[in-house]
Amino acid sequence: MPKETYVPSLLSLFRQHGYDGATLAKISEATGLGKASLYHHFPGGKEEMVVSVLDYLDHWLDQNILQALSQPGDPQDRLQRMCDRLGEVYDDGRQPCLSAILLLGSARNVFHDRVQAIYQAWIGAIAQVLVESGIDENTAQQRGEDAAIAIQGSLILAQGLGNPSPFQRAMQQLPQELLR
Amino acid sequence: MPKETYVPSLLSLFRQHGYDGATLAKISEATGLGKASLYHHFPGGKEEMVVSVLDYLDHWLDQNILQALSQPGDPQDRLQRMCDRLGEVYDDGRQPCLSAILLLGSARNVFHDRVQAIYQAWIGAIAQVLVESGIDENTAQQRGEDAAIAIQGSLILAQGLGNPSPFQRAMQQLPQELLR
DNA sequence: GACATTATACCGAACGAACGGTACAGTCCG
DNA sequence: CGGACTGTACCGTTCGTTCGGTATAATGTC
Repeated sequence: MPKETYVPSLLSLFRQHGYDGATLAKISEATGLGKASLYHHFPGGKEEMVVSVLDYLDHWLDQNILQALSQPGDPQDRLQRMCDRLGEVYDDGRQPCLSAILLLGSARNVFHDRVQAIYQAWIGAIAQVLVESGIDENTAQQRGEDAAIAIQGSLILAQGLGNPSPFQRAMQQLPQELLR
Repeated sequence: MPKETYVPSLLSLFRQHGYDGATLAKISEATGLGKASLYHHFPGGKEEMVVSVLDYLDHWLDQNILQALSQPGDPQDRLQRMCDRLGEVYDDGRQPCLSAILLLGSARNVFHDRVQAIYQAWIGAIAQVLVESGIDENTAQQRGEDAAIAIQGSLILAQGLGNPSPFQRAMQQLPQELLR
């Protein structure tokens, strides 16, 4: 099987255990592949596995978030679609965000540039929607950051409280908050 | 020297490298203590070290945040004092939050209860201020959660963008946002 | 069609290094 | 003296990684 087959398993594993916590033993178990086979698909080892996951995430972001935001129509609807998609990936707040995990773990230095690029693209796309609905450039950029803050913060809090409702509430409020 | 002496070094180390990433070798180097000495002060090993740090954080939260919030005076001033204190611990957004790190790493299960208690106490204290300024109980609780979301989210984003300004802006806006 | 070659996918076993942790013989100091 | 503390050497385990090799299927060659 091609290596892309195993990326979803890897994503789920890194989300659950973090970079250091996702040992080759666990990865082997989760993918059903022996350690040696993992090195056939990912010669660069763990690091390449994460890179593959980030590639996958880039693609997902492009196909879901950025696309939902950039298509024509009512700005609030477009933002709402983004929130719907986010609810899916984060399982309504029960699953943590990989980019935050990579940022806070010991792997920070290794993947920081990739994660930064993801955040920038995301915030930029949100800001673009707001600009199109008449908000000035600077405010739009700040609101884009506010959106990222609300999403990441509510995910953290949902994890911390062991209760997904902060995320759900944040997603519910976000579209109108941004266009306020 | 008493073991409390080394807690600040431990805090800084766990913030930098996470739980898994903070190896005994690094801990030994950071504290200037040999392994034997570390195990003399912390017989429970790494786990006890984190517990000590969490005790320290509990105390800090009590002496700084909770105290600043509970003392009499103008609600907005009290919230402003909290934000000032937060700016100090997080070095104006340049340092990550340990509780978030413990939540997202592989140590989640081990320390989740302690972290949960911290968040609950914190949010409760903020809500209390809002209640005292005439906001109804439910809204106050939600706003308390919003505060936690803004803090945690802006810290993540500051890390992700490699730029502390989202945190600084969030801290600047927070007091009036909560009393809006 | 028959045969050699190559590419892809996979695995068992083992590697050295580093891990968290311990045993013990001191050394310091009241 | 006696207890707090520490340096050194070491334990078993697990880490990420690599080696040597097999099975299968596709591809090329005559």
